[in-house]
Amino acid sequence: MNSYTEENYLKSIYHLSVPTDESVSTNSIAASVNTKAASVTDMLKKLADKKLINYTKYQGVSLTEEGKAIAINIVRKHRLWEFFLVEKLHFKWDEVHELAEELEHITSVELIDRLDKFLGNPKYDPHGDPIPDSTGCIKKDELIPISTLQPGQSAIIMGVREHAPVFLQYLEKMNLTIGKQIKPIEVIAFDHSVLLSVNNNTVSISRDVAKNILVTI
Amino acid sequence: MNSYTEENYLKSIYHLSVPTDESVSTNSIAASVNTKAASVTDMLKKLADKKLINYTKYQGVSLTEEGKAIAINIVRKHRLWEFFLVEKLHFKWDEVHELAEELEHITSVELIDRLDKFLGNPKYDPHGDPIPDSTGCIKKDELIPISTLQPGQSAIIMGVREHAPVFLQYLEKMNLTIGKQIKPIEVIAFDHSVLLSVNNNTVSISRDVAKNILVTI
DNA sequence: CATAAAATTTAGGCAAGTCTAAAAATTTAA
DNA sequence: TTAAATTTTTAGACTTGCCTAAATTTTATG
Ligand SMILES: [Mn+2]
Ligand SMILES: [Mn+2]
Ligand SMILES: [Mn+2]
Ligand SMILES: [Mn+2]
Repeated sequence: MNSYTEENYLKSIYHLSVPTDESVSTNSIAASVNTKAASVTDMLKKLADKKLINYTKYQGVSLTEEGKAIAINIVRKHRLWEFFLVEKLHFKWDEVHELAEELEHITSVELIDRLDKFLGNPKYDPHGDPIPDSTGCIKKDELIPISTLQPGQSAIIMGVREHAPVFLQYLEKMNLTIGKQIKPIEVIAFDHSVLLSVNNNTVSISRDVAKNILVTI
Repeated sequence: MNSYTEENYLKSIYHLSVPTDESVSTNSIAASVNTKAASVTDMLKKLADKKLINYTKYQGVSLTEEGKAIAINIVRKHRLWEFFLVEKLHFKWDEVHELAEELEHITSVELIDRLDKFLGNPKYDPHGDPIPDSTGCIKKDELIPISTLQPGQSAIIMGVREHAPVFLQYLEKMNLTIGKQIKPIEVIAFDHSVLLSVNNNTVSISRDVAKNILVTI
């Protein structure tokens, strides 16, 4: 069995490696798990001994197949619990992440499979992230950030790249939630902020916000 | 905040002190949390420093008001999760205890209050144990073991004293589950085993079993 | 009451995970 | 292509929780 701490390291390495598919640096892991680089090095040795990561000193790390499977399973648990918290307990989408960080470490496989079934085998969590199935398969859709849309090109919000509560609360307030149809009207040359229409209203969002909202055309 | 381990010690001290309301010995705690007496002594010092227990060397311990409140809250979480697992995820009553041992340490108060509401504010867990409310109040009914019934005195099964899976599975097989009406027919003088009728059948249970099934008349 | 037995505590250590400071390797840039 | 900056690793230490063995206290018994 792996400790709570080991699981968090594996999950962080997974999340850090997904976007680029390159090896992950000690410092980036340290930032992600909120420790110091020296502590990360200690843990990397341990995970390498357990054959959960590929590690050569100074060269960064990647997950082995086994390590990746463990990481994906934790992501599965995290997202299913988030779905549960929002759908059944009526938490808001900005309130569930921290709770899921705890719940994702509950060990029983039987529990999570039953939870999955109880929830109706949901495919996406409250932030639009895909929920891996029990075999570790993850559906990946081609989502693009609003910042890459052309003016006039309407699209539907499918997810977010940033999960910070303040960001999610802001989206809620602007009515920019999952499932909403939006259409960029104009990109302001000065600061690249985006004017877009949602629900027949025109709203303006910064480039930074536009980059963190994912849509499908 | 208290660690997972500290919570388990407090819970054990609570469960050990309830029946007799006397101070609890180091050895009994060691047996209950599955460690050695020396480790218990270490922890008792720590809990005493935190003013969660009253501790004088060699004299056993009792919970302070604060310690008791923490313990009861863990019991509340344990029993609510057990209820959830049985009612919503359809686990059997002999399968939920170990899982609840993990879930009871999830920290959020908001989570547990919402879970309570989602479940319809249940009053008893799947083993008939009362679920403390959010203020720490515990309903206590006068339940008596089958072994104290007179022959002919019919009663309803309301709980069990023993939670071991093998015991619960046995009761399930014998149809001696919560809510069932039973009537002792005869106590066998030789070994104090009890003949009783359930569902128009006559079954025989040992004295030991009879002592661990709680009923109300 | 004195001694034997049992329970409890102390002493000294170990493993996991973290930290700071210092050393080593790698990367960047002059 | 060498020096400086950055990143990573090592060294040494701390905390939590656990252990065994030995010492101490309490309790039981003749
Ligand atoms: Mn999350
Ligand atoms: Mn999510
Ligand atoms: Mn239980
Ligand atoms: Mn129970």
